[in-house]
Amino acid sequence: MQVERKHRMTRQRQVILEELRRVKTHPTADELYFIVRQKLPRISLATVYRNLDLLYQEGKILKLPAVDGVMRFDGTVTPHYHIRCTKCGRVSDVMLDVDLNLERKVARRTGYHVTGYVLEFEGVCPDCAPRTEH
Amino acid sequence: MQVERKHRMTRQRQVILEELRRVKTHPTADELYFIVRQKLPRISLATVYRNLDLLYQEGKILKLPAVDGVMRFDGTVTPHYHIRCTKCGRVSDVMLDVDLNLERKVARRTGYHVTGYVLEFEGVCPDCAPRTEH
DNA sequence: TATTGTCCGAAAACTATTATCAGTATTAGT
DNA sequence: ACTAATACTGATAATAGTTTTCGGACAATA
Repeated sequence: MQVERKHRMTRQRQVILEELRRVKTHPTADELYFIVRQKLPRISLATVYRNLDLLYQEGKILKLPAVDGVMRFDGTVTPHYHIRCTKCGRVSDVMLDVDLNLERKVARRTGYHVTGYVLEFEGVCPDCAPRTEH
Repeated sequence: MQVERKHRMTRQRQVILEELRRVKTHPTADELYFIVRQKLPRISLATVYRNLDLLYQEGKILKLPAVDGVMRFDGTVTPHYHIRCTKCGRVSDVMLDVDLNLERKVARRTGYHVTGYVLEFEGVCPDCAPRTEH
């Protein structure tokens, strides 16, 4: 059985959560590190990683699947999808309630016990889209 | 403008492609490295990485999104989905023709030029599933 | 079969993330 | 408030996966 751990509300954890909730981007640990350092200049990158993982365990933030190899974090926990720009890597929210309802079909086909799925859109964001004329 | 590169068909590239197509798993670069070394004992891991990337550029193989942090490769390029075991990490094919047809809707919502999506299922594979009784 | 330049193997470099550790600071209990 | 227990921090080292570098090798072309 899992031992109950008691978490403390440190200044670092507090600021990390606040800043992640404030920004509308979906920053990497490193990006958030630079944001948080404006308020806590002495914070360590390891502390950012540690707290992001802990906040994730607590269900207070989301971890986006590292589709391109780097992990991103999201302070909004209400269900929504994401779209990633293949040019600059930025991630935007997609408010769209789609219930795929494919779990049962996939389970039948594969023999797996299906627990969920990762759905992320890809495209080119408005900033990266080339102008119509040169 | 991109300069056209001409690729050579080296023994290494040939074996890498053959072996990737032969196995039904979706190996990581490292796993494929060990497989290929049975035929080419002197091959380098860097060569495996280089060729996998090159074959991907040519559209001869697929790169699976590194959802759990490691890249996996697929020698089957006909469209299909994947399901990943959250316990052991193995990836299986899901033969399922679903046309989500969400691109237009997502484009309207986000302003992105939508080029595609990543859909990958998660679950527990039969081998990792706990027995019904102990 | 000579020339060209892509490709190879070995090793170093790089990037993202996690682990280690001694000292710090939050929390619970007086 | 004061104190004790211990979760947490910053700094740094370690790890894992992948990419780059570089001199020599070899496939393609004429």
